[in-house]
Amino acid sequence: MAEDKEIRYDPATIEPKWQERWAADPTLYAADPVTSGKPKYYVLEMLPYPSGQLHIGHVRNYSIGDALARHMWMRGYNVLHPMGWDAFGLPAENAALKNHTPPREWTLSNIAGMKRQFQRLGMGFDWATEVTTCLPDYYRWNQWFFLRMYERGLAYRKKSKVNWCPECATVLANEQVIDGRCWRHEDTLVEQRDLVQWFFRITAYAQELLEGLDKLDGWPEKVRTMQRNWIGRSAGTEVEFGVENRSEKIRVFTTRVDTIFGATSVQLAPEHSLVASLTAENPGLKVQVAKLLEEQKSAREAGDVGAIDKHGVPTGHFAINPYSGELVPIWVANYVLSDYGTGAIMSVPGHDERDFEFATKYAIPVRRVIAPADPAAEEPELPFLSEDGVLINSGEFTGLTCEAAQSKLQQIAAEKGFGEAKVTFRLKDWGVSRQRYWGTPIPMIHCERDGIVPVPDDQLPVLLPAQVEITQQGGSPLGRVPEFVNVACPKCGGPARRETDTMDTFVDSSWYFYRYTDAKNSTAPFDPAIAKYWFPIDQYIGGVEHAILHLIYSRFWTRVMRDLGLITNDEPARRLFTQGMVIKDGAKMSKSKGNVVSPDDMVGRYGADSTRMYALFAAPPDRDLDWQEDGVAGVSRFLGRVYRLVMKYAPLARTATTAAIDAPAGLSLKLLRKLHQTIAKITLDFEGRWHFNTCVAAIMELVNEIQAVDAQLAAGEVPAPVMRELLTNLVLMLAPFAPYIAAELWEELGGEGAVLRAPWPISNPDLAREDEIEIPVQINGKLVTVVRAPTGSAADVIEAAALAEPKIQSRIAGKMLVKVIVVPGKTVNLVVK
RNA sequence: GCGGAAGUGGUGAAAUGGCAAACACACUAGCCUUAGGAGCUAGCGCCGCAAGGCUUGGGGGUUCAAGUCCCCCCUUCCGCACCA
Repeated sequence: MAEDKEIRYDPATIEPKWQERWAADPTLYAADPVTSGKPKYYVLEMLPYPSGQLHIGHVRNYSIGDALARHMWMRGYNVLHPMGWDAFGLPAENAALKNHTPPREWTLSNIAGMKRQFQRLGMGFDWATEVTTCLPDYYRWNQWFFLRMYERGLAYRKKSKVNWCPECATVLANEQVIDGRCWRHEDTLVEQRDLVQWFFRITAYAQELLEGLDKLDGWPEKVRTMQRNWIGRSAGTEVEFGVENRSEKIRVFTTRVDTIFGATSVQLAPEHSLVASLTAENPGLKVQVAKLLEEQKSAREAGDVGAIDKHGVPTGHFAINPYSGELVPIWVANYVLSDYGTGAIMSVPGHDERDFEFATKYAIPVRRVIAPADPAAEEPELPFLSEDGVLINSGEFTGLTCEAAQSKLQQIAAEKGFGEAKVTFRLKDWGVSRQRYWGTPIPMIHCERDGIVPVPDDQLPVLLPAQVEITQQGGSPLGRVPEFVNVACPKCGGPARRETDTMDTFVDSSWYFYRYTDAKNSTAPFDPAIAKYWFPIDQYIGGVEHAILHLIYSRFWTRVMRDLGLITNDEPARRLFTQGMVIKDGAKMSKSKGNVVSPDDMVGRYGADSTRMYALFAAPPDRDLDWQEDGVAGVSRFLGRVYRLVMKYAPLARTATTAAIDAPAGLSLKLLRKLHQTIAKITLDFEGRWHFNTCVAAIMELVNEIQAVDAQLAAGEVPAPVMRELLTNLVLMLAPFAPYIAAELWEELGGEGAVLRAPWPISNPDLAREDEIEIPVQINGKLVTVVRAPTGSAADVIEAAALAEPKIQSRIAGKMLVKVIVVPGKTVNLVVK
């Protein structure tokens, strides 16, 4: 190809040129109005935190979403593909401490830089709908929602034990505590503090959030399972035990009320409200209980509550079994959790593993009250855990099955008023107060006279004060700004104080995707009619690390908005895709390991197209991807081949009219066949399988096949219309993956308008069909040879061809042909003996 | 312990019950030369000169046919975990 030498693929020239042209056309990536007759498609990637730099994982995430968005545009959909910034949060305050830059400036300048990176990568976002969560025109609606939730009792204040990260100097939600440590500081143990905090009543939606998961069949099973576990529904019974010689009662929660005749003790959590009074007259006991509490706390901090050594102390008091009247000792035990169920359990050592272990240790009686359903079965060893059994030693309930006993016992408890059927959730209300500066101010006022008074709607937004000294001392930074704190009570006009806590940043990301649909609305969070058109999101794409936090909060928020009458959908996203991580040398990238790949560096050396396309080519999108720079270079070389090929034959292709090609044959047919097979494959993949790595491979195969016959092409063996068909479709298929080179070559081929809005090619099945195929021939399931037969040949024709093969003949000679299996188009298998 | 995913060449991987290793990377040999982060040709799972044989973590099974479906086991990763 000596004559090709002057044609060189130079992304450093092509890409900035197109970037400039695209920037000059704000309508290019804009969605049509809701009145457009086109079907809608809302594709969304999770918005980034503006840390200052896009990392390579972002490049992968957004390359997937952008390829899909571009494909859907080409398919003629009305596509919404927006982008924004999850811009509140602690790092801005840390940067402020370190560099004395105000959080707002730091954040906005990071956003500007990352936006440039997005644009350099050629991501097709509609920047006209950009959402920046730290700006008042966004966060005022957080406040507005807060007020609506307050009105409905969904936002409330309570004093509670909260998770406190000393490093963040703030409260963490349960979801932000991982193994007893802060989600942002893996070396920092989370402390428990008593604080009055604002909560969102997510538990009011626990059942609905759980049930909704069954219908989310477009979500990965893994995410649904994680959410199910997190919500942790458990159906059982609450039963009240009396306390001997006292008026107090102890409520226990159990899933196995059928075993209650086997309860030989009642165990209280060290923090149970009754513990203080039961130990009041016994100082020695108090000390022991304190020790149990300490053990529980340190186990929690070590992140290994499950491995705690079971300890307990008897209180000397007795509980009264409400069914049998039996007196059983009341203990305090370190393995009973105060924040699950009622903080008290009945201990049934005969039929519960933990209770058995505990009872064995302290010589508490073990009693068998359940026998296997099958009377012939051997007497099982204790603890016998199966629920497939019948009650024994259980008074009037003896003989009932476990299941029947549970409902009977529940019924009696309800009738007599000492218990009821009860569903318990592991999910807790969402603590949203943060003692930080860089977040949405909670729109509440504390008045000496009127108590808690919501900020009236017409006084929103409650603006974050600009000048705040950020320090590491505890307490809310806003508390140190008198102009902010001191305010007149909206009710009485008297002196009052503003709430100085700000909202958890997960509030911001719980509803941002609705704002995209109507981002400039200054009188409402969004127009319900527009949201109704776009929602639910058709495809949401992000990392699996958000499986619990963001994805459960936003499902909750969607239901709250639905109940406020703002939207009609129950779920925010129909389909969710969680892409794999990008790793390097088999390990997660981190600065300390020095294996961080910089997107800027990649784009600088190989161009955006090569970087993006490699991110899609190196692995299927749902799997972890080990970044190998040689691979990027390889993709870059491939794009160079495409570039030279198209540039070389574009002049010929341009001479063709758009008239249809009639009856192609020979080489033309061969190439067109490959083309149409490739179109079919890629189109199918976009419809759900999403193996973009094999899509890129298919394009490579097509290019390889065309290139292999370069000499014949150069000799003019393939006419201009065929060349035109080949090259334009090649460029169209490349467009979702490598938008710059596609735009450049589209123009070179004389394509009309933007390649992004050119129609996606349609595979012609007649052209794609091979007229002769190879069929493997097996003997007893082992491959022996391959025969060629015309496509669609009948089974007997294929069988005859197979039997005619000399290789087959010689192998079956003298043997008995038991059976011949012919799967037309697939295989022939001869079973011989 | 419970739940989920995965295990295929030197590497990333492909194969939706029907020819295992497509497409790339790396490597080897050669060509070209305006010496380029270039291009072209050929080779590249393992054993074997070859003919041929063997090969998808291990074991069993279903099937005419299994990387793919079923059962058991091993390993790795992820999530949850005294949740009563």
